[in-house]
Amino acid sequence: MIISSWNVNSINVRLPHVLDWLGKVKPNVLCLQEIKCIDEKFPRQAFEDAGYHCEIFGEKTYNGVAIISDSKPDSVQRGFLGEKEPFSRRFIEAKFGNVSVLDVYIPNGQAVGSEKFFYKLNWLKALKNHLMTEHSPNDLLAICGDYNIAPEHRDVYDPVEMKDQILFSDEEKDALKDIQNWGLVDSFRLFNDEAGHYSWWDYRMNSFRRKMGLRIDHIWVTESLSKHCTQSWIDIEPRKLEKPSDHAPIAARFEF
DNA sequence: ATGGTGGATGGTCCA
Repeated sequence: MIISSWNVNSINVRLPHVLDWLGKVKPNVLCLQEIKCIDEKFPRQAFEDAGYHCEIFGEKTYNGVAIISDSKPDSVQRGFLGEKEPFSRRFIEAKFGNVSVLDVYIPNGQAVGSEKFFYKLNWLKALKNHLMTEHSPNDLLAICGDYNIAPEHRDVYDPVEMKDQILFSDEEKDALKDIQNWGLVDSFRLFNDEAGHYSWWDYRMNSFRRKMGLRIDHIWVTESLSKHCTQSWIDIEPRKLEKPSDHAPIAARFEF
């Protein structure tokens, strides 16, 4: 089973890249973030023609998540329980057999100390609360998505320049560590200890060509699911195409 | 030097 994730920065602009990638990698599940459209404008038919099922939680202009899968999930939850409108659509979860797949688009946070920064920290608390109330660390569970946090020094191109900056501040990393301590492991780090592997590069300043990136997209899994994980990787090829997303897709393979 | 690029939108907001 391959579970994957991609912040596409508009599903309608990125549709050709996503369909091409699905055909090449053939993941069983693809979690999308930043689809940037309401459910009615999601290109559902194109995915169904490719043999995939769509569970969409979109909104106009901003955010929006969706779970694409080769089999219909047994259950789906949109947003956190008890969350009241208006809220940004950044969370959708689907269960496939006994495997729970959580698709997250963690807020960017704009700048350390800003209003959006505290919104981000609060959102992380809500995610932790969701795990504590709706799941057990013994579940077969994966959290896939754009975390908008680089967990360690080796995940950023320049730890000195990034120190105390958004996406790498101690407060963000501590909040994420708190979630990790619930019982999660970073699937990518099960197989690769090297620095210099990134999943996002700013569109500006030729960041991709200059290898100035961050590893902020992740598939974190519970201990029990990690025992089935045989591969976890970042596919930077789509980032090289014309009109790319600023994020690369990531994927992990599980054998049961 | 607070720049720059891209997406949705239709003037700016967001990343």
